[in-house]
Amino acid sequence: MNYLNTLNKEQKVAVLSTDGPLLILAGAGSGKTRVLVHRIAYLIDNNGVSPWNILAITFTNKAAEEMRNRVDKIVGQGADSIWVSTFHSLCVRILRRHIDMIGYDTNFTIYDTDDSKTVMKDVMKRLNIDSKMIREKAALAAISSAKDELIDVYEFKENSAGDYRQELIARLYEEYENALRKANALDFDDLIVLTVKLFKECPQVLDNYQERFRYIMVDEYQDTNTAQFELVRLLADKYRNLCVVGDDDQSIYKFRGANIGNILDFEKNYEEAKVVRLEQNYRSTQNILDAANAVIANNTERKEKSLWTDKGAGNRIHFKQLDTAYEEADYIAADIAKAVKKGLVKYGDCAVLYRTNAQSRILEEAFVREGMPYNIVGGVNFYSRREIKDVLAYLKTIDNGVDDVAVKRIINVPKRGIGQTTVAKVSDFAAEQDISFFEALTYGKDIPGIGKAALKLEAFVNMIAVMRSKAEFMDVSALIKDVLATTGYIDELEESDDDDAEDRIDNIDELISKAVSYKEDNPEGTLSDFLAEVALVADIDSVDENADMSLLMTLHGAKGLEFARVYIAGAEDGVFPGMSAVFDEDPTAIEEERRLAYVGITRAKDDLTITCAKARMIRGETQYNSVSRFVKEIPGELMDDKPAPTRALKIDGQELSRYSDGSSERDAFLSKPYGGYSDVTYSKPRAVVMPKVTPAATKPYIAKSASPRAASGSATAGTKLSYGVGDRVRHTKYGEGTVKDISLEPRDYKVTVEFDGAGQKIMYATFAKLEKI
DNA sequence: TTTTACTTCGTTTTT
DNA sequence: CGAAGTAAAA
Repeated sequence: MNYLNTLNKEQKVAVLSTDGPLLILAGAGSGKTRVLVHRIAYLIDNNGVSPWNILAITFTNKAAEEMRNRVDKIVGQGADSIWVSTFHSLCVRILRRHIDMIGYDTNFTIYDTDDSKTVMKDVMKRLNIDSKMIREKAALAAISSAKDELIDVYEFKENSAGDYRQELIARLYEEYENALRKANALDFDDLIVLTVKLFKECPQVLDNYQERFRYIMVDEYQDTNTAQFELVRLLADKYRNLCVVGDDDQSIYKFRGANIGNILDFEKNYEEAKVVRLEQNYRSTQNILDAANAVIANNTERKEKSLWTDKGAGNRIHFKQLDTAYEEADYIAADIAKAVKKGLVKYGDCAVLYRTNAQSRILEEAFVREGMPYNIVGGVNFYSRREIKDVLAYLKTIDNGVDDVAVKRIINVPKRGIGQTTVAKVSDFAAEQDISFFEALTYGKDIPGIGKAALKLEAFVNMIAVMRSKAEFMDVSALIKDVLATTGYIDELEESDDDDAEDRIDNIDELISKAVSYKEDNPEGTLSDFLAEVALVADIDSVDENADMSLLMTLHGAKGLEFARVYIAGAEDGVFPGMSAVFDEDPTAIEEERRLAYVGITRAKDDLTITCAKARMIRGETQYNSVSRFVKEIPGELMDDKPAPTRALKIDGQELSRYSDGSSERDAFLSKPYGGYSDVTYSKPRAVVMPKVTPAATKPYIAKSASPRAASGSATAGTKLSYGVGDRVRHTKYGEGTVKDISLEPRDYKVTVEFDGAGQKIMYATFAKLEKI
């Protein structure tokens, strides 16, 4: 077993503890994947376990793929019979085989969050519940957490008796379930819930899988919810060879139902469990680990542990407070550019992490300005894009005609004159006859009040019927091409004045490529399989690590990843930790955010920079936030770049902005060292009014020095624009046009131009490079 | 039926 | 500030 020599003492113990329940508490960067992979190899080589009997579960496809690759390398013979899978795809595979035993059809479709929302809207309309009484999102969130806790409609109803709002949700839950059932569709939660249900109702099926999966490993165990816990418990119940790996300090998915108790109480649930702690970190420098340890030490509910490394202290942690979020983004982009120029790192070694996706835009703009290669992870998933969802909806309609959401989505896309009134009539008819929407369509002129729309319905039904017959022998990519050709989808896009038409067409091409490579990887894969796979793809899964691009993503998205150089942006109370946590009376809310900080800090291998801004626009309002409490929890001696003394944001002796109530509290606030840095108290930022800066003269328009940066001490004078409202200008891409409006943004002029060819565009003067004609 | 102009509303985090 | 939803016009 020469590969055991590469492991440290604790790692070895973990690998050698092959039988019975095992909890591996693996601190960040402690080589847990390594341990898991070696453990699998050891089970096979040493204990003679058949690869067939091993199951490894992860949360993301990316993690599964990485483990798969590493297992393949070390195991060799028979590696492909090991199941390495995410929770969700594991369940899909099981359900596709057996879901008919609990009354579903095996070609079920999977609804994503968007689809669920559509269903919920429909349900609320049918039940005459106004969205003001309860938002769809809130109802869905409540239902989702119920499912995470394995609470079915019946139990939910019992629990809600007497509480008006809960009773309301109970009714929605019931109808939502009915709608999904009718559509032969499962949502994400159902995949887990129904697998558990299947196992409980069909002991012989469970037994079958228990025999199959004699050795089970679960990664990121701290993120499991009750349903997932139960699933694992059932599977492992017979042989009890369950190895879970996790770090309670990295539990950051409470909002998704993750139950930190699963890992904290593992030894209670499995009394014979062995526990191994991995505390030696192979990723980061000691300074970074000290910072992470210091921050997380402020949490109460945790298993005590402390990361250490034999790497040196390394660089100090950099901290920088900028005046505005705009400057913060600028600073980060420029700092990366500088480091790359110096030859310290490549772009691909750098990541910028933030709390909310909303922060990505401003950072992206900075990267564009600097002309740096970057990739944003998260935000809109590829498969959530409109054009992709449209095409997929065609495939779903072909595959599973009772999927009402899919059919309704594409019945008038591209436009074929079937409007909402017609759709409503068909819907009513379907409800009355208790048939699916698509089946109702086939009734054509028998639908009351349908009029001459019947012909259009008939044409649509025929088109789908033809596609269905083609689906029998075509593979997915050919089918997509056929859909595009017969519907004229691409043509409509090309003719539309949609600015993103080109991108959309590119995306569709991308989808076709994915279908082709799916076929290569899964020659036996059906259309249902393809659609299921596609539904379970997360954004992080498609990140190309070999491309030399800096990554921009949320702190959540960064879990499990590492980068030589990490930036944490927006380290402000109110942003990170977020508002809702700051004002939550439950202290565990802040603890969850703190774990997120811990995750963020421990992503960095060599160099960590934390930044924040004094002023930031959120929802069109400027907020003044103090430095994040988490930054204050990092011992000062670990940091350099102490923030410069705060200057008030003033222009020509005049305040740029003030509180709406006219108080000068902000002055006091800003004059504290580090903008409130030393002060622990926090008050809810108040709305402030930015005075409108209206250009006094139009032509020629010469700006006054008014940008916050210019005002805050640097020497840059105001920018001059060579044109004004009404002038004719030329743009490199859009050609000639007339300036309609100019307004002053915090840092730049926003110019509205009516282009002769391209229509009206709004752009920033600095990078539009407009030329007066 | 479809396009447009206006109002409202909201932010964590995601498989 | 945007997106998304609603009301009115074409």
